[in-house]
Amino acid sequence: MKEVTLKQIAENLGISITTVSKALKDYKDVSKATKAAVKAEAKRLNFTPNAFAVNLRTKESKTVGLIIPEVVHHFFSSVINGIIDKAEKNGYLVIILQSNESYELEKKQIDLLISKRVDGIMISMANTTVEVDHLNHIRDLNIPLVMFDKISKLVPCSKVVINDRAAAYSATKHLIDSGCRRIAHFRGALLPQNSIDRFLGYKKAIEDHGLVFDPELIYICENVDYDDGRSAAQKLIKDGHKIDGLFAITDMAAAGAINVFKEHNIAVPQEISVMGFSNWFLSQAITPALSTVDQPGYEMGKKSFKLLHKEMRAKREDREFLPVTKVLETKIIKRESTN
Amino acid sequence: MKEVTLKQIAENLGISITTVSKALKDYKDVSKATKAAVKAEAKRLNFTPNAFAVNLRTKESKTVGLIIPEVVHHFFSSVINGIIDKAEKNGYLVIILQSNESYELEKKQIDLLISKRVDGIMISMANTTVEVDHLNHIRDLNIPLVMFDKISKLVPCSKVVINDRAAAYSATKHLIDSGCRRIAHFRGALLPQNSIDRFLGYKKAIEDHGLVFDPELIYICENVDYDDGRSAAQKLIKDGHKIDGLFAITDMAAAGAINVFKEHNIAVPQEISVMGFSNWFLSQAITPALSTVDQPGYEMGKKSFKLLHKEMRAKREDREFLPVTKVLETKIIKRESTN
DNA sequence: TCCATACCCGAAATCGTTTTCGGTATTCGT
DNA sequence: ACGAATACCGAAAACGATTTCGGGTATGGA
Repeated sequence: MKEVTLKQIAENLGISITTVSKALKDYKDVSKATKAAVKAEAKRLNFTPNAFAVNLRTKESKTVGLIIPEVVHHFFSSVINGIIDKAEKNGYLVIILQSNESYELEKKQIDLLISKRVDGIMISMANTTVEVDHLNHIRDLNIPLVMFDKISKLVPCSKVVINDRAAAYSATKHLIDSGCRRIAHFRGALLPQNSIDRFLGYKKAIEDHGLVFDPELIYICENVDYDDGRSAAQKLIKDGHKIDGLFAITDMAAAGAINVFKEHNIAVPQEISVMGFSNWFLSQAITPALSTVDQPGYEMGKKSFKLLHKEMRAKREDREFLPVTKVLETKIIKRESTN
Repeated sequence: MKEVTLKQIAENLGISITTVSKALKDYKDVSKATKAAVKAEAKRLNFTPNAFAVNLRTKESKTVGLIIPEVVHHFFSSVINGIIDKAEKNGYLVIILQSNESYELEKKQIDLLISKRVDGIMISMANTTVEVDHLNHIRDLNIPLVMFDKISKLVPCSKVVINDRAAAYSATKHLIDSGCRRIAHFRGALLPQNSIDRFLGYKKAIEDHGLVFDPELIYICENVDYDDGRSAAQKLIKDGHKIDGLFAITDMAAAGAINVFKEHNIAVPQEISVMGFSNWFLSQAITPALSTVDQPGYEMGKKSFKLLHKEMRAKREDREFLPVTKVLETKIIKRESTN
């Protein structure tokens, strides 16, 4: 059960290690005959080059790192999917790490990836991350870096995002266009940029269309999940606000709200129209099916790796690379929860 | 922007590479003074050992591979979560690859992981995989292997599963206990073992409780998703079968069926009770909330890595390791779709 | 004074591959 | 038949860390 190495093959064939190596890589200074013999023997012994040795020499690991807040999340798992697909096609492996929305862990994970000498890193920031020194450190080490979804303007690197503000604007506009005049918003926590942006998009749409922005109609869903949606909706009803539209920051929160409305015999969309955000598969399964904003996770993953790949290639060939920011299109998916 | 190596530190301090290496690893034949100096310098220069060089010597990569059919799947992403958490705590990194339910790809991915010299492999088989030579090959190379969820009895390795048959039995029994007498089953494709097992569990429960098994009440949901659930339910209604219970192979299929029932003004659970399987977050968000079987993905992930870790340790210490099979508990979650 | 015993340190081999650089042997042109 | 071009091969030096095996110095005891 010995490892099979170049040396092994060389001895079997009575030639040098050098020649074996070159034969396998189709160097032109090896005769056809030797090449054939080497390749045959390599196949026979089931030779696979020792990746460590190769990496040690070439300084390339053909491995990239990915850090996301959490894996169990429809959006992020779509992103992962896109990244893995694209990476694999280009001969790269993906190491996935979670930050669990923790700044400290995020730092640790980055160090881990660096110590593993990954060829590049893709990251979506944790909500609690405010400092970005650890990210700039990646750049300092000249390691290609791409940020997606949750990014920071303070890090000069390639980015792939959606325009949260514009998307939220469209979503709100869709509610207004369908006749809503008093629209509540369930927003996320105060810090995360996308939470802020979606709120701002909502606000701007309200103001642009001659409606009044009422801070009382803004409720915070800390974890943007189903239960948060329920609580917010209950509070909204208890507060006695009469609304005819709701824009929730996620589909889960929207689903929670809809269920509370049902419990109070409030018809959706007849009395209240509801918009979600993300287009998780959940949104088509609930009743009424949820109108929402499609957030292209798979595309984002693909695009992120593409940019990273470009940068890694540039680095290898010692070319200059200028970071680019790619804004992906979102689109309104109209289902039954809006008119 | 030079890489900082042991050599670098050695030169700066005017000592040998050997001593630096030993100082960093707290060998006892290095004086306290030198150790301190070395560590200080290492920290100052931000030294991280070159993983490739280390691996090349030690033959350990501290990396494990994970192959699953698809990432975008609530169950599998839970498993991933469990694995990553546990792996990280033990200093291991996880490389995730998808088989996309394809046998060919699965083989390719395994070769990839082997060539990367991962310390161990965890896998949930693709539906289309029938041959298991590629899996036994892993064993032949003496690489620790753990199979979970979708396993093969033909591979002698550790396994983590749930008892699909028993779980399906309980689910069906739950329907029977709540008064159902004519229960349909939406099953998965014919090949996958879990599809077979759940069907058998359903059948046995029917027969054990004095009901008659009617093959006409079995419908196949090839992709076990929402749309499949809808189609099957539509066909069921068109076929004119009068049923009072339905056990669907997944929550998604159950959700699809429920929506079709709603469209036909069939009350759930008053006229038809519905059981799903898996307890995805979807199941609490639909109306009526779905009764289902909780499938402990996170636990399965944790347990899988645990077993792998045990086997890797045994290998390192050259101890014997006997494969074990761990069957995880499932439990019935009663919500509103059953009485 | 001499030897034994700690106590520190370093030279060198090793892991498996890549790549440079030079050395034969063969072929070709004239 | 002779010099030059061509084809083919291999020795050896990397890459960066780990580890074995000794060797040197100081200290202690006799």
